[in-house]
Amino acid sequence: MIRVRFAPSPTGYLHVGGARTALFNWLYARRHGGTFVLRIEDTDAERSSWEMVSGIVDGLRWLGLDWDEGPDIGGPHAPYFQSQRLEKYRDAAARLVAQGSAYYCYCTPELLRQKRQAAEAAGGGWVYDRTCCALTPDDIAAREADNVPRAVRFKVPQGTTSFADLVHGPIEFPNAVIEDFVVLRSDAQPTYHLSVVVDDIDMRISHVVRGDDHISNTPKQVLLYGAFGSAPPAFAHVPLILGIDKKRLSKRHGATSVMEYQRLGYLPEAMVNFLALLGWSPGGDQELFTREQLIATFALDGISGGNAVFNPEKLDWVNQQHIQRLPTEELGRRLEPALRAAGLWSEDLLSVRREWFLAAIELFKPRIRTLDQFAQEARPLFANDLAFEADAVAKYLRPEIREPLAALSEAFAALDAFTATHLETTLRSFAESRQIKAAALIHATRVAVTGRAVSPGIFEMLELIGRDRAVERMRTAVALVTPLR
RNA sequence: GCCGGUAUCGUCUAGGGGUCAGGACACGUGGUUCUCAGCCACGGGACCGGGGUUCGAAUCCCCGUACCGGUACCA
Repeated sequence: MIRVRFAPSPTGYLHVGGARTALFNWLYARRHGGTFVLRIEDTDAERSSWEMVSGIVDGLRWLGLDWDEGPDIGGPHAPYFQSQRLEKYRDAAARLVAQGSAYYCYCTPELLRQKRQAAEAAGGGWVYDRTCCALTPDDIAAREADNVPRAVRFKVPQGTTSFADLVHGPIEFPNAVIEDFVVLRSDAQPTYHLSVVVDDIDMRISHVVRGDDHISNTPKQVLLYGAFGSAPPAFAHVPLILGIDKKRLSKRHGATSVMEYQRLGYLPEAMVNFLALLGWSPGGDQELFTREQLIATFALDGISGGNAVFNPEKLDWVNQQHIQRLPTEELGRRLEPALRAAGLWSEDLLSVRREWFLAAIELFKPRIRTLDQFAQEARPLFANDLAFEADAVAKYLRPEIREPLAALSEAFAALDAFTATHLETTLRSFAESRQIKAAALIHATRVAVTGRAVSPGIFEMLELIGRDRAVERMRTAVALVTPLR
């Protein structure tokens, strides 16, 4: 039975690295009919609440990564907040001490810091010197009598510790470089190593899929599994996501929260597709995947060993591809938030103006990379507050075009059928009769009705803008053009 | 410093003892065209370095280098 988990700390938001880790876990579980557990690692926090993890939960939900056990839905191993499981960790630490696998340490953090600094100044590394491991029963009794705060340290045995990583292969650490790490702090709070192992054992986790940065923690945890008499799970350490400068992805690289990508107009299925391919490959040449295809194809051994640079341009492309594959009607539904944000939404787009709305979407569908781009680029269709681009006006609304544009607007006004094909024949024959280039008229018309130098086909645009608005815009533009003296 | 990981076009990657080293994004050129996108065609662009094994190494081994991660009473 495959059981995996995603175990974030409640930092308030889900960053892309965490999202990908969650995705790999989720894909693995779904691929094999396993169980995906969400567990909140909040041992640091005084108190935990659903609010504190809402950023993470929102991100997971947006991406469509649903969990089978977790804080909100419960499960056989509840609770799923570590802050509500403290007794388990304290019991476990006590068991470790009782069986001789761990010992109390009365050293003050300040003393440890000094020793570490001194060792570093001498040019070497430092591991805990086992001062308290050598304490006699009398020493201990004296400290206890004085109520000296005590932490619990794991007693690392001699030898080597190894594990088979599903991504990297066998990895081995000499125990000499692993210090007697603290498992329970002097305030009785567990450290990460203890809580994660206790929970993973308790929750019957079969595969730990997590970031590469945990590789060097793993031997400590393997040792803990041994002390608890449990077989360790399988480990798969996935490489990190880097920024363009090959540094760990951070805010200065741009958006790092997945919810930011939602606001920016990315499709969750595109994000999932892109993230899946960042550090994982199905082996072939296929780049575009639906969620179902990813589930059917995913395997841990396709995860590459090296870190991957996050490439926003490729994300844009993937998003564009998913947008194009969306049925127009569905795309319309997805567009609502972006149009609302731009102040362009109205309910009748789904009722009386539905056909018009769908036609507008189809016109822009191949050329938008994000949902937000639709709101920006299709704005002249939805709103009449044209913002004229100075360059476009200077280039295309020249004095010599004033009179022809005026005449064309009247020809348009007189048209029976205001459709793209009629508009095109009208404009072209008009241009021919006047012996001016159709392109010049087209460009002038574009600027007149959109305010911009760039748009989809002008005749389709005109049809969607409609006769009244189009003619009015053209007349307004004519009035703006300096007359030919 | 020590420990660990990684190394194929700018980026994501496929492949792997004999290949024209493949694909995608990005980039360049041309075509379609009313602009921009899109689409189509074409193009430039990579096996970190040095040794070894071998008839033959980008592939296997060793060493180096670079980068990343860890080195906490953080997770």
